Amino acid sequence: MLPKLDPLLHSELRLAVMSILAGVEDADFTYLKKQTGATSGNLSVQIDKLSAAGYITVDKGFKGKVPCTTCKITPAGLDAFEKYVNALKEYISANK
Amino acid sequence: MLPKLDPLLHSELRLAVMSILAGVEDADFTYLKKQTGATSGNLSVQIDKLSAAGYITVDKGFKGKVPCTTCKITPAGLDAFEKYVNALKEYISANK
DNA sequence: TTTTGTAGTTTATATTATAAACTTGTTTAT
DNA sequence: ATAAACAAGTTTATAATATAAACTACAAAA
Repeated sequence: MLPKLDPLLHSELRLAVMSILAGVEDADFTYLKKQTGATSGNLSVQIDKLSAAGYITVDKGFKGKVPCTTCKITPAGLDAFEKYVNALKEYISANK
Repeated sequence: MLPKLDPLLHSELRLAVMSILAGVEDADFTYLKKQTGATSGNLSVQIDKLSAAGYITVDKGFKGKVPCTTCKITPAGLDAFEKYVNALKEYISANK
């Protein structure tokens, strides 16, 4: 039977965020917003969820005087991402 | 920027159904239920949506005296599925 | 002929995603 | 100095979605 997909990752925006973070050392809120095209509100909520799950760490600091939120994928997050990708592959390659 | 994912296909159960239908000539409700492990109600609703979108055809007939609902992917459905798979690949291979 | 089982549908509820409105502080123009 | 516009988010409200529970209709078995 097809594997269950991690519901935390099976979300367009959260997956996009994780996909980006999987490829870089870290990324700040503004960068993620530009790359994903998401609204601030949506991005803020989804980052919270990924953070609460321990998939990313969120570091609130300042770049000069301007607040700057930096996100970084955790080992657990990378692991979950890889598992999700493998599960997904079973879905999209199930056709004969 | 990452492509938009077809929201109709970005659903675990609908994707599972499409994935199965992409590999067979057709499949009946019961078969899909067993393969996906979904409840009847959920499956019924999701099949309706895929059908309303023109991604599958639903044929209500009888196998002997027992009602039997047969689903079949349409060319449009197959096309959408392939587009979705390609879009998804951009997400899951975006890491360096 | 009551009970159990099959094949679904409809309706209600819980969860999730998204957008709109708000907060806090900063820079720019007056 | 002060108002206006802007940046970086957060909170709250609403819309969409998924899921489960309850129901219908019929068939087969006891």
